[in-house]
Amino acid sequence: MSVTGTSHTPAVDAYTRLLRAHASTTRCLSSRLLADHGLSINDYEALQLLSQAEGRVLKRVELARRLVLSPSGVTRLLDGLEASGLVERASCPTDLRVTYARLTDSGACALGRAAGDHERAVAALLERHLSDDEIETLGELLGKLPDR
Amino acid sequence: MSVTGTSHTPAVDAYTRLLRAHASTTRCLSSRLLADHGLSINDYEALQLLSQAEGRVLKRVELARRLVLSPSGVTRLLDGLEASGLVERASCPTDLRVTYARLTDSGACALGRAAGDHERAVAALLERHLSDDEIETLGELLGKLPDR
DNA sequence: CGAATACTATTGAGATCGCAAGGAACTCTA
DNA sequence: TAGAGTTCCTTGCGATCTCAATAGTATTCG
Repeated sequence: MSVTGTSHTPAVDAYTRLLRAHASTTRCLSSRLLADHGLSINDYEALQLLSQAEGRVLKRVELARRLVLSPSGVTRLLDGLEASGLVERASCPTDLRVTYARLTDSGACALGRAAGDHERAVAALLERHLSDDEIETLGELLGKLPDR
Repeated sequence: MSVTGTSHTPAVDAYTRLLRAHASTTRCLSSRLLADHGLSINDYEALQLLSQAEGRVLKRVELARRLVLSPSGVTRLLDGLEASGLVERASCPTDLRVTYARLTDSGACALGRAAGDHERAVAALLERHLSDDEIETLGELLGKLPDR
């Protein structure tokens, strides 16, 4: 083992860079989204997933799976969104265990207001460092990693 | 905008996948590292950075920069590592503001014990989903994103 | 020199998350 | 149909992180 310099395997190196890239991009984007629209990254992602779902409704379990969040994480995330009136609960007639999260009109408006700014910020950040082709490739590779 | 299906730009899509990939890989690797060696991911990364530094010493500010962590985050991270005896403080003779974090022998041993398991886990996880070439490419692309 | 500015580090407060535990509801099977 | 096992959701707890404020030290420059 050399005194200085990285003696990493490609996989370890890639993972370390994933950690750094996540931390730096999220710090940058999160602060803007929160300051300008009062939404955390996960708030935004949840609203986004709901807005694309059939009937703007999703089971809480499904939301947890897609956000890679624990059950308690979803409960607390939705607590906040419900308190803000952006999401409402709905019960399932055929299975009393499940609760749905439904995007309200107010939530759809909030998402609409935030989406433009946020998507521009994301694109600007990535495009400052990567070419269009590289962004495409990055997305494909990251998409192959486990979702749950 | 279609009722269903993703209508994302490549950049937004890549960023969303970065969020998911980070969440799922970190959840998996973090629980193992913590259970087997009592270290969080950031604990491990900090020890790793120190072990590769000249004299196994790094300014706290430098550690914050490399870990993409806030100043207070570094203070509390090192609080824990100091309490465990894995890292010790050292003062700077030429600048009384700065404090160094130095890896102790005990810290080097702890890192040595954890490194094999953790690196194998990282490699196994990535290799389950990506080819060697893809891992290489992923590392290169992520490395181009901002470090701070 | 001395005031203004910048840098380093810590602390308190608040937000977020996971794990473990527990209750309620569903499914399977004998 | 009764019990066992599973699934869904919530809550208490602890860990971790950021932001804002604070204090001490360095540096810059008129």
